[in-house]
Amino acid sequence: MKEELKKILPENRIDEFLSIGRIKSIDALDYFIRAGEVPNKIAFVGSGLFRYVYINEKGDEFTKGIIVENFFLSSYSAMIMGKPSYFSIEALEDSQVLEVLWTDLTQLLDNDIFWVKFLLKFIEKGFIIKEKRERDLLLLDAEMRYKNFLTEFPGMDQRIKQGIIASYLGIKPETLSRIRRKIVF
Amino acid sequence: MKEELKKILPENRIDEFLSIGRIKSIDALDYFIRAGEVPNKIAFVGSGLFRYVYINEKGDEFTKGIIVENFFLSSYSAMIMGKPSYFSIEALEDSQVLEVLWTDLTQLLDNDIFWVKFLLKFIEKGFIIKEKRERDLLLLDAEMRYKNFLTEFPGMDQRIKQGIIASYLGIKPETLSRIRRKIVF
DNA sequence: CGTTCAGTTGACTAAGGTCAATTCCCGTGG
DNA sequence: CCACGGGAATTGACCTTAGTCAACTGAACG
Repeated sequence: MKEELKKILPENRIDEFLSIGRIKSIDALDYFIRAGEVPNKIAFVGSGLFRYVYINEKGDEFTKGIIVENFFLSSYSAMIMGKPSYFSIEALEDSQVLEVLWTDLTQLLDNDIFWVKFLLKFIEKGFIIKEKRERDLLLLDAEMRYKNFLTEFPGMDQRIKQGIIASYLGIKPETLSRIRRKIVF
Repeated sequence: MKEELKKILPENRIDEFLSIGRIKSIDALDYFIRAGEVPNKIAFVGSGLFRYVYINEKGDEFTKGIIVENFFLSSYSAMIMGKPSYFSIEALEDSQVLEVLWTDLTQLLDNDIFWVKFLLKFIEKGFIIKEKRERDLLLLDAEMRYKNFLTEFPGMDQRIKQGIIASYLGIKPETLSRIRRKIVF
């Protein structure tokens, strides 16, 4: 895990971060956070693949985010507001994460401006991703969103089932299938 | 402006914030930020009303956000990345803002954990709003989004033209008109 | 009174959804 | 090595929602 953390932290901060975390394995199809529960932890993904997923009353799934290696997992807004999460976080592959309790992380935040800035950077990144996604959903049609997805997540169309990609694009699997056929020819 | 700032800052921090800002008037239909320019400032809205607006190649407008009194205006992600803004920030009413240059704000951030936490809170709030909006766009149809809008921005359907509300909902004015007729009867 | 611009309405179109029937792919057991 | 079982993907026929375009209404203002 130390190697992966080097990608997001300076050397002299890694042990501090490791000391408040625990390394966990999460099997494919297991959940890190379940919708309806109040989240109290985040995790750094060392290896594997996750998705954020809403399920509405009718049972339809909507994949709202895809998280790959070296990114953080969290239902952040629910966690800081102390409210139940709207979505679940599901492993799409067998994964290794460094899990950190929110109470332990806030301890670091109280004392040290470094960690506040560190957190700020990640929330900014999340904000930027959300902004891009909002723009895509408002401005682009399904076909453009799919092409966008392919360039933004290269290779992921091999790692992720089409039904899940479709739900990420906000369309039905049948529609994605038709779009793919159209693009190929 | 001091009165308004009391809503977001403790007494003993207000003068510090005022000292790096300038009070400005912005007339209705004028811009605070223009799409294509690299933003170098944010503003706190003392009075008035603004919108964030994309315009695509075809000239269609998409209102991506509505900002009311006591909130901040910024094209934040473009500003921190030093890139051109995708969207403009347009006054919908004659407004008063406290404008703050990003370079001046970052000075505060370097020295004082209070201001980093203060900024973090605002980015968190922006993140939460974006997350809600993404959920709405993915999960809800146009009619539900409109009802949602009415409860989320009470009274705003009087202050904002229908065409702009439609573009915020991601639909055409004609469609909004039909939805309204349907809801009334 | 006319002009202007937002909003409404109607007729038609297009994008994407729905449902049901295959087909494809891949792992498992014989 | 082959057969088959099951989930994923594809395809077709039809439906629903929202978009498009054009005509019309209505209020606001000089």
